[in-house]
Amino acid sequence: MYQYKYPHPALTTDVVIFTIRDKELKLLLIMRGGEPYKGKWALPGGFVNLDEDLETGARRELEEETGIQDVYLEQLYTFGAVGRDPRERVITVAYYALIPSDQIQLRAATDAEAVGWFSMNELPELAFDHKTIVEMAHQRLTAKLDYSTIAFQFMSDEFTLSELQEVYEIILQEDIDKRNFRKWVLALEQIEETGKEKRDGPHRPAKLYRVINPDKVEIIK
Amino acid sequence: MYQYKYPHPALTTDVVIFTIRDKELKLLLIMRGGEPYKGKWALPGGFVNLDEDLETGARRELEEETGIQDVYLEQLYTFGAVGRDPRERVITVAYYALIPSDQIQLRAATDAEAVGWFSMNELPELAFDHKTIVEMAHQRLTAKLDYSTIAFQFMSDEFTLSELQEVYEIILQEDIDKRNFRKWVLALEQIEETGKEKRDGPHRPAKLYRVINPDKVEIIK
DNA sequence: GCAAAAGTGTTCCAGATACACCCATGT
DNA sequence: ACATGGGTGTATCTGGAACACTTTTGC
Repeated sequence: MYQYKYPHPALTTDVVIFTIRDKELKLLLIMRGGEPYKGKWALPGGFVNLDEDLETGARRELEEETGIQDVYLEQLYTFGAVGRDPRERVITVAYYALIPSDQIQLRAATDAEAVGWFSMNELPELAFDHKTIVEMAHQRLTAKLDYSTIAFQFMSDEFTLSELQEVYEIILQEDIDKRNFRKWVLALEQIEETGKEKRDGPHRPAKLYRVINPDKVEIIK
Repeated sequence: MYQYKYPHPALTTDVVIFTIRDKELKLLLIMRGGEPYKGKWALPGGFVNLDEDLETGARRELEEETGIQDVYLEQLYTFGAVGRDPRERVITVAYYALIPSDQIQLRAATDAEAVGWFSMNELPELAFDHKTIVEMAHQRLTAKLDYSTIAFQFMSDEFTLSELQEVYEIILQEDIDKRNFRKWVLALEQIEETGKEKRDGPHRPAKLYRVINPDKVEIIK
């Protein structure tokens, strides 16, 4: 038992994990194995240890529940409405993460908990206030496309310009002109040719590019 | 005494309060009356009651400690590094607030605690990690000038275009062309003439304007 | 009449948009 | 040879930046 002179809330992190797959923006959810909301889908996350930082806790939970590591993680917002958890007062610091479409190496479902990717267009009912969290993360992601290089976080080590353009088209839900997109993205000077090519069909091979500074999301104007 | 099966952190809110005064961006600080950091300047804020929402708690603490009410308040970031408070693990949800330069009606210093406005250029040493919080709030404010109408929150009910321009110049620390500024701000269609004029010296009177929707910060492109 | 801040238009430049054809390959 | 996606340039539009003089008032 832990005792305090004043009441303390519980503290959790939740992580909204996006990827691009099957030409759709997808979200990773976990089916809850226990009460409350047993059998409902929820964001991965859990209680923060008191000897670890918030982001450390978020990364640990993410790794434990999904096997995902080394991702771009950004704090989204802190949700702490009274009553958002029926058991006790729980404050959750929400993060969001983007992972490359091919880096999907999900941990085998550990303790009979199901894990699944869901299209943003057909989300199931979610536990707690996770719908609100997901909506805010989605909005943030969309907004950041316009003024940062955040979308590069969806790319593998090497990618073609068409693949990159497709990511933008999927998130923004609109077609982009190929020549204008290439002019724009190359002018950012954030990606460079690898010198290699990708051949995957009866057509001209595509040049492969890499992100020059993959660990940093640049703010662009 | 409050008992929990698992360890819980303490939860506070801190508020970064900006205003414009004497042609400078100013910050409201409170001198700490108790340990730790006794005698150091710190952000207003305090512990969140478990039956109140986070923003409600922030507003309550702000009102109690400074008398300031009805301000634009926005969640900034949540700080929770291990060891940021020497007593126990404390998570703080930081907010920032902007108040009109004339609405400064500070509560008389209640319990021997001093309250003061400080220029952003000459901040004293701050308690805890409050310097980091202030820096992030300042950065956020500056960034938001570019793509939102957040600066209107600094204005009184009625103001002149020169006064509004001065606010931008103070925050951005650069001169702005008068004609371009007026063209830009009027094109936003977020302010309107009141029909009244302000006369305050040996020169042509200035038209007074008001914000059309003062409670909403618009995102602009 | 003079000092002081308010108010007002046009030109220029850069970055975004619209738009269509040739290239390299696998089968 | 043909089907498929990769790759490229120019003209136009639009919003931002630069820039100087007249107006109205108080003293």
